[in-house]
Amino acid sequence: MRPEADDVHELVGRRLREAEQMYTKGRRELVELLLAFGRPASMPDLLELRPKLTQSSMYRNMTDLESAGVVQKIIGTDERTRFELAETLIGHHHHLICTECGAVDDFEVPARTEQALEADLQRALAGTGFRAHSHRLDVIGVCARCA
Amino acid sequence: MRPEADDVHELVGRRLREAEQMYTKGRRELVELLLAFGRPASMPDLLELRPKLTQSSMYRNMTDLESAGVVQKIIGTDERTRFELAETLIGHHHHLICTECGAVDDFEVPARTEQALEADLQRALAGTGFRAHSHRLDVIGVCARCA
DNA sequence: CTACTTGCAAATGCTTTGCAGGAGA
DNA sequence: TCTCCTGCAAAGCATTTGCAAGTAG
Repeated sequence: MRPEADDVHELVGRRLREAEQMYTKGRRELVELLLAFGRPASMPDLLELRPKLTQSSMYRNMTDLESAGVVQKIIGTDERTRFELAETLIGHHHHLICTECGAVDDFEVPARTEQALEADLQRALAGTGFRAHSHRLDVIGVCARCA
Repeated sequence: MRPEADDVHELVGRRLREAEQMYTKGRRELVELLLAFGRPASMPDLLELRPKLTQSSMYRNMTDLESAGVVQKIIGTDERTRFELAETLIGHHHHLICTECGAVDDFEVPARTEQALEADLQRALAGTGFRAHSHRLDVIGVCARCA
């Protein structure tokens, strides 16, 4: 799922409006960077692409975008947090996490697998009192570049 | 899978010896704490239980235990890293992550589900060049206590 | 005796916050 | 004008490292 930039911006604008926030230049730039990056990006990743941006504003804007449901935090195996556009924008998917370089990439599994997994999880959690909201399925290993 | 403490200590001792490291008092205490905790514990969790322990030594020992294959890092949704005994000691399982309090709990799915999942992942990754080493399946939601 | 571990303190690195100035509605 | 956003600097936190002293083998 590789959405058109224009569509994304329009949708993001709408979400921010719903959250009573503005779609400012700084926020638009973050969305563009994430869209271009194509996989979860850490703050250092983004700062390398746009050294002019201010860290604190980026963090603040990322937080705002997150609470508006536009981006989501991804936590890999190293400590730096990564961000990517929300699944409602780029589709449900999972992550390949490289233990060597820490890079995170996206991948998808067939819908059938996804459904079977959901059903199995629901069954496994019945009676635990835990209210499942979503799941996270990551594959840990070594990426093609590091192998 | 709730192993006997004695068995665990013996196995841990063996693993450390294989890694040419000693099973010192500090390391033994960490293993005991993790065993007692029963779910992934953050450093603050452990320090609360044993305020006398030194942070730096705990971190160092945890790192050593990790490279000896005795404990493994768990990364939840908040930034603090959590640790638990390796799956080779307490069995393969998954995590319930509470978005409210950050607590992480263990749960298991039927072996059949696990196998189907493995097969599906293998199929989905064929030809990507990514060398899968393990997977991570977490359920994100709200725990019984916070609900 | 020698190597490894410990404890304390200082340093790192990512992330957050305070505050004054600036831009948009 | 009033509110929200930005930039800069300082603060926070979990984690790491340097170094001298302690301890096991």
